[in-house]
Amino acid sequence: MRDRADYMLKGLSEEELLELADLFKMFSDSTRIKILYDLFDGEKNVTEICEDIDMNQSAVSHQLKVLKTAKLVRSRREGKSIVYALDDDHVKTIIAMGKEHIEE
Amino acid sequence: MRDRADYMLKGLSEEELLELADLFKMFSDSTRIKILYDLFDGEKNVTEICEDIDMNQSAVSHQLKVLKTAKLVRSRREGKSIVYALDDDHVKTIIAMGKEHIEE
DNA sequence: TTTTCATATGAATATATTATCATATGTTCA
DNA sequence: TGAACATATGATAATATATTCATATGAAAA
Repeated sequence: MRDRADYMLKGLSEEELLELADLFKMFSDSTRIKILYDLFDGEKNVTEICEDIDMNQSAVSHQLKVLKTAKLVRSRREGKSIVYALDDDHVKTIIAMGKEHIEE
Repeated sequence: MRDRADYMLKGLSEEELLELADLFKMFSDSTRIKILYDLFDGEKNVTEICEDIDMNQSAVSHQLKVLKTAKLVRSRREGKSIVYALDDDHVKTIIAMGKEHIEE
């Protein structure tokens, strides 16, 4: 076994690689990626998201919480509903990268 | 529920989103991302990879198979050993995107 | 202030994923 | 040919993850 320094040589520590894996995990579930992609249009409330991606409210709420914990979306109350939006400029870039990949 | 066309409006079909999720899944596991990152250096055989990332041979072989099925790595025999290499130009780009993200 | 609407949450279940162990396969070299 | 080496693979067990169901919470409107 080599040590931690090996990772550093190329610029990423082991810890950072784990962080990266966690980031990509956010995009690796079909419900979550649909939610993120749905929010490309701009802010939407939970009901709208559910309709757009055809998933039930509870499942969507659970995943929104996961995405929020990962700081990829933010939310605010607006009257009776809660509106969500992308909270990270990289989301679109990362999905775009993946898009380029699968389109070849 | 809306239909498939909604996804198309923004350029990705539901099917493509599922493909994307599968792609990101490859980067979402710590063992796999370590393997991919290890291969940034160039070709390596299985034993070297195991040493570099400190995982046992069987686990590494299993994940190499997953990565190969996803066409992210390729392999060839070289004497007694099998050498693996990145098989996709996008791997580095995608990881680089993620890197930018976590570095902020 | 009670009812209704919108969302969140906990628990349970179902499913997927990963690592490990034992062993098989295939190659080289004595 | 057989021993040693390198890798792959199948089965199992451990763990993680997602969905569903029931219900709680909180805001608005009657």
